[in-house]
Amino acid sequence: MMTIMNGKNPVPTIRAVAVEAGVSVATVSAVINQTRFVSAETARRVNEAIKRSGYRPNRLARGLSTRQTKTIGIVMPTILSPIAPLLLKSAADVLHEHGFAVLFSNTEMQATWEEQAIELMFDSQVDGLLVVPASETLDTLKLFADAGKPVVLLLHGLSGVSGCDVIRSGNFKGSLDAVNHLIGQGAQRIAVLALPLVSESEKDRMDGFRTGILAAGRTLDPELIRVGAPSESGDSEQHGYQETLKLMTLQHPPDAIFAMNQYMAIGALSALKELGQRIPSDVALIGYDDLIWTRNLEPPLSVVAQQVELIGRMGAMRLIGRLENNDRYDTPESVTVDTHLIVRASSDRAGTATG
Amino acid sequence: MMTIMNGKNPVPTIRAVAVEAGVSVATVSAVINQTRFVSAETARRVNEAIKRSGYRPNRLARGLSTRQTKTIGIVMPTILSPIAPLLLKSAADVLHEHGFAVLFSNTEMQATWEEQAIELMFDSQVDGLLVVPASETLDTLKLFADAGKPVVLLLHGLSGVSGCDVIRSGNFKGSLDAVNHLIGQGAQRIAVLALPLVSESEKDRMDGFRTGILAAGRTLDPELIRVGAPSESGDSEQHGYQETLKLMTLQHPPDAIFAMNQYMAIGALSALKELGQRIPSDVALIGYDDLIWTRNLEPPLSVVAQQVELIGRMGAMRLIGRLENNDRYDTPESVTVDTHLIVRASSDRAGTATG
DNA sequence: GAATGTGACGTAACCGGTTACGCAGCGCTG
DNA sequence: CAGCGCTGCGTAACCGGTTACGTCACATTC
Repeated sequence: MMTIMNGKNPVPTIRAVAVEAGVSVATVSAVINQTRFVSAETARRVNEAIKRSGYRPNRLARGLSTRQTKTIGIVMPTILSPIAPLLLKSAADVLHEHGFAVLFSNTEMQATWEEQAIELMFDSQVDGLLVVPASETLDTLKLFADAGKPVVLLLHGLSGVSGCDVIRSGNFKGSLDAVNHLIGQGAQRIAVLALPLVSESEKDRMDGFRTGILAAGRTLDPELIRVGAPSESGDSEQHGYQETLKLMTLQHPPDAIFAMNQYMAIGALSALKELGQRIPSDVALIGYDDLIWTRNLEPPLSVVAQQVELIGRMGAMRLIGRLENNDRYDTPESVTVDTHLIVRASSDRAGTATG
Repeated sequence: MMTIMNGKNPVPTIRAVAVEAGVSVATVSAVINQTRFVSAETARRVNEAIKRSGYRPNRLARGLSTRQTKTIGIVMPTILSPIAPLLLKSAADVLHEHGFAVLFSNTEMQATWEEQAIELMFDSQVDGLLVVPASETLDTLKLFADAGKPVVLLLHGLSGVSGCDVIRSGNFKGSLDAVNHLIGQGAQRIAVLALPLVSESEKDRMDGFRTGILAAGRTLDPELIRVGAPSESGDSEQHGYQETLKLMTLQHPPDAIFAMNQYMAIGALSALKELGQRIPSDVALIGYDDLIWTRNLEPPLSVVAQQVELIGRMGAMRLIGRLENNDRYDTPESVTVDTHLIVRASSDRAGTATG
């Protein structure tokens, strides 16, 4: 049974340990960090003193004097997005393996908050930063640039900001693949439930869609392009539902729908079922991001799957690379991680998908 | 266009600002922290110097001398659980509002990792700790107890550890409500897809189930109690599926199934459909935790919903209360947050649920 | 045996803040 | 006008580590 002691005997410092072991602080520091040779006997005494006193080095003090904290900051617009937890986990795992602590900030899509979070990270002297940008630009990143500290952007880049690595998701090709697949399934009129074009990701998805349509020698019908609510608004599903209802009452309704996020896909699904449309024979449906439950829908949903885990790991690795190799003066690198098209029953008119 | 400067002119310190403004460091510190009176004119000069130099106080240095970092640690067994992101978000939001930074650690259910994470938080001098325990006990929390730093446990307590506040989830009553509801719907043989009894939560859920059955004057049929895989194993859904298949081939199969996590509920759903069972008329089904997509299943799933967001907020508030009121010597408090039973079509034989 | 080298460790400055204490100048009182 | 208190601010110690530099004892060399 453990009870609160009110900190009777204060936390031991390195000086206390030095006294205990009858050596100097330099020696204690040396045995802890293996930073210079210490005789076996002395080392033994020091280690014993450490054990006895329960001494634990203060990371603040260490960080202050070494100017590195072994801490990196992760800034995300919202942890409630379906892919955010995996992104956070995969990055955090890699960082943990390499001995880094994680300062986390969930900025709830607020631009000022996002800037504040980055300032907070800077003030906390993090060694580097992992950011999933929500705003179009982030002036505060200049703090890191000036300090020569590495920043890696995840999922998409940021206009007006160079000097950061970017691990992008292949949204352009993802959308393109989706369109081509639908065309391959015989779709004649493909509608899209798009997202407001705030970040590079949404623009890329839209560009991919356009390119796919035009490359097939078709024209873009404005009626078939519907802009919904962002995933984080909570209205996304409702929008998908409403827009789908409208789409299906057009004079020439679509025979395929590409939803650029999962919530809108669900909304569309509800609407189509309610209208008695058969999926995929009347209307084929494809969504974005492969979540656990997409294959449990009726019918299982085809999706464009981002390799979220890989992106998280790569971002963390890149950051650690910059830190450890000190190659922070290189030109920044940009990587694009491909998406995968996962075909399930919702878009598979041949009925060959394995689900 | 921003480029890396390699930190040419070093980050300004408080001393540099003091020189700039022609005052002492004490005065600069005073105007920043409003800690003593400074004449308007002097304050103006200081603020100008701060602005000009782009000075930002170093949180490490501040933390070192004040012994508080305005940082709190959050330790979770896995951010990939369906309720973890909301728990993290709600706690982090409250902390952010009160000016705290968040050190985050995802321990992947590993006991040693969990202890390490807590040590890391301690070494980082966090002011307090928010923990969702995975292990049965956590010796490392003694570090915080000895230092007089508050710790709040989330979702469930920890055996052998007193001195921490606990914000519990009302799992006992949650299960009890579920059972009573199923009985009220006329269920005669209620099966349970249970979880390994590792933490208090699972034990409470199981106890609630037992109590409900016995209170109705029935007996517990061991055949109807199936222990599945933990949510985090990734096999949970598969287990739910398999165990449901087995359940339905019993001589006396159940007419209701209570799944103690959402994944098993989905597995059960798949199995029941595959067997051509009608839900809820042949078999009623109820799950745990109200996720976004539970109502998009066929049929929409009844669930026991934990008030995850409330638990997160309360935990953070409690921690901040301890910190700000300095009432850390109180006896620890334990709160239990009720669950809500959400009845949807999967268990509603009267067909009155609103979905 | 003096000079030089080397192995093992100690001293004290430093990182960048906060703050206890001190001090000068002024107005006021008796 | 000596003495007192108050106002506004500076000096330097301190938080707990790291590390450049110094020192001492002993071995080696010629």
